[in-house]
Amino acid sequence: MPTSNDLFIPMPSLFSFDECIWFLNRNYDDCLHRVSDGCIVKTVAPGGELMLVRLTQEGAKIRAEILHGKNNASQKKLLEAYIRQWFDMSQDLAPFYALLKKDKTLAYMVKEFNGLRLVAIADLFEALCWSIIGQQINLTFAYKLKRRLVEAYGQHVEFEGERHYAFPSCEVLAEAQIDHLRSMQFSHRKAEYVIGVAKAFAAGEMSIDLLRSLPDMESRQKALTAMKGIGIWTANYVLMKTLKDGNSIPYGDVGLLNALSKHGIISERSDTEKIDAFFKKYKGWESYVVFYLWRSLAAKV
DNA sequence: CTCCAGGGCAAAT
DNA sequence: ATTTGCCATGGA
Repeated sequence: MPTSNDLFIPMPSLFSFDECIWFLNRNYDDCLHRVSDGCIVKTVAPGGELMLVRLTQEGAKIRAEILHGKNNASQKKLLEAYIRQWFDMSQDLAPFYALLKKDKTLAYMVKEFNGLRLVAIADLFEALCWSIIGQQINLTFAYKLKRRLVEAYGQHVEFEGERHYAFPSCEVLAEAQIDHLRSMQFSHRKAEYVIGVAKAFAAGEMSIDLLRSLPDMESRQKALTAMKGIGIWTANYVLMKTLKDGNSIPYGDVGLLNALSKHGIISERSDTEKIDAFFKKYKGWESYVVFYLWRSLAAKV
């Protein structure tokens, strides 16, 4: 009997595949996945094995087709775990929605963004590089920089005449030259930071397991910010996007402040008291409120 | 032309 | 301890 290339993952309650797709699509040109009517194609590397998968929704399940790569049972198991983490499928959103409903200003989000999950960047190294690239520049330009980096250093899978890229490994980027990144319009600093972080990963000085082994959020933040180019914003961003720490807040984030002021929660960007008071209402769900606030900044397509 | 983008660092107060 | 100048570029 031939092995099937399909994997079906049942969707949890309060889950919307369309909302997750919407987030991945937004208005930006992301080189690490393609979205076209209800379908996502992306390279992934669960367990270090490069694959190309296509995700669609079929009834109450997500169908993952393996377009390239191993399709044996153990690899499928890794792929399923990857997808469940990617879309935060193991989380029960009911408690979060209960908190939102108590908040007059944000209660509309339960209906408006129903089933939106905190979409992850599964790989810590990629998440760190991406946040360094995105620091202080507009996202359109940030995605351009990422594309140049990925197409220069990343592996790709060819499928139906198109190249699907994976984010470069730390070993490859550790050998990259600053001048080369400069020619891609990275600033000198950003080039240094990305290569420096790559070297730390390649040398085994930083890894997701290392972070997970640390007892609390503070020590994780400390370990991350010890690297050049990683400040508190970036540390919190990756703790939220990769480690799925429920209570990490990217303080000072421009988008967050804009969303808070747009909802009339703060009037001054420096009003830390009001910000603290706001997040107090969302203990344990701080990351999710931030994610939903970011979501609220973009018009629904 | 000016200002600001999903900040962080190092030098100067 | 807190503030300031700088980075690189594109879009509003």
